[in-house]
Amino acid sequence: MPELPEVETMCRGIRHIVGQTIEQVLQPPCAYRPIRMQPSIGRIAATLQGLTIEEVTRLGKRVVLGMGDWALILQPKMTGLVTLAAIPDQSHLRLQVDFVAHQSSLYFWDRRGLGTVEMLKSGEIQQRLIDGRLGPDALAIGCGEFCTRLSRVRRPIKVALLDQRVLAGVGNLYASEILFTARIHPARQAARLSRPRKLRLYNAMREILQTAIRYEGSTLADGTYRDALNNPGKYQNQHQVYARAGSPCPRCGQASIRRIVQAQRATFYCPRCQRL
DNA sequence: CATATGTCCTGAGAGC
DNA sequence: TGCTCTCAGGACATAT
Repeated sequence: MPELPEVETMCRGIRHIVGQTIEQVLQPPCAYRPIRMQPSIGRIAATLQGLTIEEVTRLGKRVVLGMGDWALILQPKMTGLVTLAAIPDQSHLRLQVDFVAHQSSLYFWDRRGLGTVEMLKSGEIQQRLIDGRLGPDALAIGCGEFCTRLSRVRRPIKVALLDQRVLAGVGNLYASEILFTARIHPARQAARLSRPRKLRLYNAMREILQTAIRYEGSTLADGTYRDALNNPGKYQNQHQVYARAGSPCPRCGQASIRRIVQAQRATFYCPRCQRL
């Protein structure tokens, strides 16, 4: 579930490690199938030992640890956490990075194990992750570029927002919230949105994502998401439609929130406020 | 090229 | 109580 606001919160929470030097990288014993790691843990450990963290950045929904020539890219996907303390349970710990002089350790924990770890030469990030794969970041893209990109997608707007090649960072939860705020029906074709609707959508996207970052992300009922210090997010209390099917619409109070499925994912919206 | 579908994975919750 | 089934969805591979 970690989307842009949760990953941004993780990045901010672990930024203390900038300047710290890696003593060792290890794959702790894990009861489950190992997560995808590229290259092998052995090569990663041998390469990164002794390097110093120079920056922690976010690339869409990925955490990037920059160490000069090399970068370690952590992709939490559904249940992954990047944290400095208080692992929820040892059995799902997937990667551990220890820093010299016991300053601290960084943990990549992932219950479902869909997350991935990738080590790349810094110069390869552009080619391997951005060219043809990741669109501009949802908080960096300008309004004109946003409109242009949407106008090339004939799929429903909800599906377009989820496509990381169109723009990076928006996931299933925030897509529904953004469309609700913008008062746009999720099934409307992206390319056919009117100019005023595109502007409303762009502004709603920025507002929702920035507010969610301020609230440090969303921790859903399963309690999985935690920040780097094991605190839950607070934005779940602000959700207007996500996972609220059957509840009265918080805006109009007349209709009930409806749940539909688009591209195998749940979408929530108000049929009265968001007309097709 | 754009779009659609299958796959990975574990745990929570529903239903019997 | 304890079993089986379904669902949650991010990103990529593969197919149309």
